[in-house]
Amino acid sequence: MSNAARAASSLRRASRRGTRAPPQVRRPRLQDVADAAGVSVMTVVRVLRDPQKVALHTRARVEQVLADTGYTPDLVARGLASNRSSLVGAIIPVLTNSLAAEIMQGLTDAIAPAGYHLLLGASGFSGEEEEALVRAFLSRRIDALYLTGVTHTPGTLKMLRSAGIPVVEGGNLTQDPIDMVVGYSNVNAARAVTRHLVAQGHRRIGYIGAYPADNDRARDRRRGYELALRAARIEVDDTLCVETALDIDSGARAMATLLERDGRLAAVFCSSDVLAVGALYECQRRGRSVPGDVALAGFDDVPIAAQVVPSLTTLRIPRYAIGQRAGEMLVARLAGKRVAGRIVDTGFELVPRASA
Amino acid sequence: MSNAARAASSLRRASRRGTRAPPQVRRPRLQDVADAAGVSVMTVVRVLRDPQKVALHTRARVEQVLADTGYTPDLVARGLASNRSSLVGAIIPVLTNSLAAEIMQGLTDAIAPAGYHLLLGASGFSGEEEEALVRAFLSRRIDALYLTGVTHTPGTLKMLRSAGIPVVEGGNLTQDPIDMVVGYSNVNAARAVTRHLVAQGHRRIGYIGAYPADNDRARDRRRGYELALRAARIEVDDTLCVETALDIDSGARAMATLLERDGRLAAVFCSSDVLAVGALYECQRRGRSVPGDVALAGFDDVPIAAQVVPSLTTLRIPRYAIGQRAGEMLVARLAGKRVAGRIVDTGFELVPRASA
DNA sequence: TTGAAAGCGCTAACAT
DNA sequence: ATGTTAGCGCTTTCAA
Repeated sequence: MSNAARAASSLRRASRRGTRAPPQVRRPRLQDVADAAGVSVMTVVRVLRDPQKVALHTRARVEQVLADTGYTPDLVARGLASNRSSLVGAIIPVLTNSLAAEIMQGLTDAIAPAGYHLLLGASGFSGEEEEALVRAFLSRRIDALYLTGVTHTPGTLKMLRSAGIPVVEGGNLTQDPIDMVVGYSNVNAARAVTRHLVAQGHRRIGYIGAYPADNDRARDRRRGYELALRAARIEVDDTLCVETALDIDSGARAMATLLERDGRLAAVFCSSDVLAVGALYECQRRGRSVPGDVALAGFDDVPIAAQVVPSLTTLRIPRYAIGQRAGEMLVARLAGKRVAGRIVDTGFELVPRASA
Repeated sequence: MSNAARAASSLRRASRRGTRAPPQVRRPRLQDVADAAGVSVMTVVRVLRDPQKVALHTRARVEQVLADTGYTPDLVARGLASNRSSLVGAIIPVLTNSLAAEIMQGLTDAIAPAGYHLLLGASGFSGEEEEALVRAFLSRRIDALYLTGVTHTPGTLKMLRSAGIPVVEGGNLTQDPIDMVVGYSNVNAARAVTRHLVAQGHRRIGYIGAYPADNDRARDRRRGYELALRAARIEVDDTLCVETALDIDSGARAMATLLERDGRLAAVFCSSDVLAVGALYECQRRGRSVPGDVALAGFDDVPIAAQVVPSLTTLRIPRYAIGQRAGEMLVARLAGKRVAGRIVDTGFELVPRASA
């Protein structure tokens, strides 16, 4: 194709597009820059990638044109040609959850310097929705993926195994990750909190937690609670356990339920600070002193936990760091580096405060 | 190219890729499906797009192959060919902020059913970073963009004007949006809260707010506060105003500063509930009763605001709805529909509670 | 009802 | 030091 012919066809294309909303000019592409500088496309590419391989005068000319036209690469075309999208996918249950939000902030902060962008999907605690998102993200040729939790549908597992991209599962621990995992043992963490309540002499210890469906973190926390009770030879009483939605009001309602069900309730472990704060306020509204009448412990150590009165006994997990570490591992693998340790246990820390 | 030759070259490619990590098989593409079904690529495309245009027997055969191979379209290739990425970009300051997180949840919920995915970037309250993200997102050929706030760098404005894609600015209001805007008047909202404090007879009214740099919402809220004071013939006293980071501890520290600076402080308007809750607890720690000694009002109506004791007087804004509405407008425009009203005022609602 | 051919803008291997 | 060529997997005309 001659330059003239190309120019003509470009014009035609431009004017066709111009029929849409604002009369825009076509973005310059490599060929445009090359034509204007009187060199080949490859020379422009070299100026962009390793400039010292190009003769100084040529290079100056090309750089001038580059600046004049304000050329920016078309990442879609690059993706198709190079088979790399520089896109990292991440799938979380919901964004309106400080744990997920902080992990995502850590993740994006870790991948951005390496030129990766974040493609974010919310599964709404549905394994099927997660699978659909994985399929769609794979269709976009994501270079790597962050998944919440360690339990996934068979379809998800199959797709990811054959996709051959680095995957980090986050927020929990497993001996058998799809690829890599960054998190902490929710079982052990919940057990540590419950043990703390037991150690204070409580026997009738209730549980308020998130719905366990498609949520292995919630399930494991409940298991940790039960294990701690059994270890202390306390029978697990299902009437002392309430599973509910993950917001303050639900925590308050759950506490109300427990207080009405059992007058001798001595302590409650909430599998999330959000629930614990709701429970705390419900106690106060009912004139039940915390920890005098009921001891209360949460999970997550959100900022408010240290501020409420009484301050909340809880469990601290490195939220931001989980996302950051996950991002670093993905980037390292994409850079061809070997990542030592596919299983990263970030640990947790019991934070005893006034409420228990 | 003959089918045989193509098959051979496919194999070569597959084995070349196979040298990487897990021995993966190449994803089937349209050509593979077409070959296996003994039809042309176009026929497969027709089966996918409007099946009734294909003869029943042909169609059945193709559908069988489609199911067997588990074909999924390559969205990168589609993007390049069709000049549409089905990607919606969104740029927010930080994800760890319930306002931003809820808006993003609403946005993704609104665009997902239409087949759009969310490309998310965090600017960290930096106009320059926002500009860099806009440039990068445009390089990815996003179909539409959500931007936080209504103040942007000249570079950002220029790029977006010539890009010709639908843009929604969110979380504030302006008469002159880049394209569309969904939000509420931060000036009027802050004025309403401050007026409420004035109406209760307070004169020495302090202000605790977020840093105003590259944050027009924070700036406007402060302006609303000042306008309300002036309207009541109260002089604005800079020593009664503290600007700080957006977290509970900072709110507490800011309150401490104000209490130490001025013994006669009667009320404080906090430009965010996060700050207000911190301030409230600081008052309690210092034995200053709220609202007895100091009246306190916040902004946002986060869930905790209704739970703290005393419950927090605040201002309710439709967080989720802003994102949802923004998403709907973008999708409508992308579907070629005319959106009536480029400026959507979602309004706000003063929520008087016990703290003021 | 079905198919062929020409791109989309870039990268990568191979010339010169 | 610079250029040529052949794709990447899809969409979009235009033909048959």
